[in-house]
Amino acid sequence: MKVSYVGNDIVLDDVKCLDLDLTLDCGQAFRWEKQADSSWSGVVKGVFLNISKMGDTIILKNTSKDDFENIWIDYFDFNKDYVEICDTLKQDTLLAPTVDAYYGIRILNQDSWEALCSFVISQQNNIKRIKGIISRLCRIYGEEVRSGFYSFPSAKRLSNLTVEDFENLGTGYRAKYLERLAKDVASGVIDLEKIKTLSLDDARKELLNIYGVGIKVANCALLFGFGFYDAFPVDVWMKRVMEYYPDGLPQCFDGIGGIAQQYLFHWARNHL
DNA sequence: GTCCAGGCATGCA
DNA sequence: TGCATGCATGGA
Repeated sequence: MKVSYVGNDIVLDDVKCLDLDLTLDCGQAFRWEKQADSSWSGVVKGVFLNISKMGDTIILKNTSKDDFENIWIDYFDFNKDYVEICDTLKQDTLLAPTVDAYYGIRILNQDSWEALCSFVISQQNNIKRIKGIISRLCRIYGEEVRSGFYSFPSAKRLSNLTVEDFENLGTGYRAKYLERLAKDVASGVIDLEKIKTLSLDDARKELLNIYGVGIKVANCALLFGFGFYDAFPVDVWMKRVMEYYPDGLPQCFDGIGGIAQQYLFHWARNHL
């Protein structure tokens, strides 16, 4: 990958295995918005970005070298060799055609607080409605960092909300989970940074102690917000996929099961 | 009207 | 330990 700084834009040449449409709209992140020109706009860690792709060239608009190095390289995982990862996953003959069909899905390294909060909201819910709830949450309690684009509100900000405030966002029975989660993260009772330093099993145990977090939400948070590529979330769609793996997951998934999972999840939602 | 969605807490055996 | 049940909401 070659990086060029052109005015306030950053141009990345020779980026392999990154499909923005698939990656930004496959149910792992809920806040990216596709623009009329087919580019994508969003806010991560309070910073706005517009990103587009032409061939193997990625263009990040109106950003800076600092933000690129501090946020976007990690978020889009530009330094990870997804070509090699996909080649490894394709050793599984069942997954191989799915990797080809949806080539370019990456796991985004999201902010851990946003990911945890988002996947508590996601439980027993559909993606369209999850997006609506999170959009309202950010519009009302986030900060407008650009016209029409808002930051994800901090735990500290949300720790002032009541259960009723969360219910008014349409979160339903999850409101009580969110109310306690915000207070516990804000107070430090839950330490998300510390969880990142633990082993996968220990990190999962910590998350499972949280009110409203079960095995599915924990694994989603670990995969999408805590950098655990081997976390393997199983929801109603993945339960259907697992019938194709009666003998367990193949060895080539080791260490990157979460990435395989995202291809399978996408396939299931489109075919089952 | 019924069913379902990136499930979980709770009570009970 | 495993299983049944209730839970909010809105789209299909």
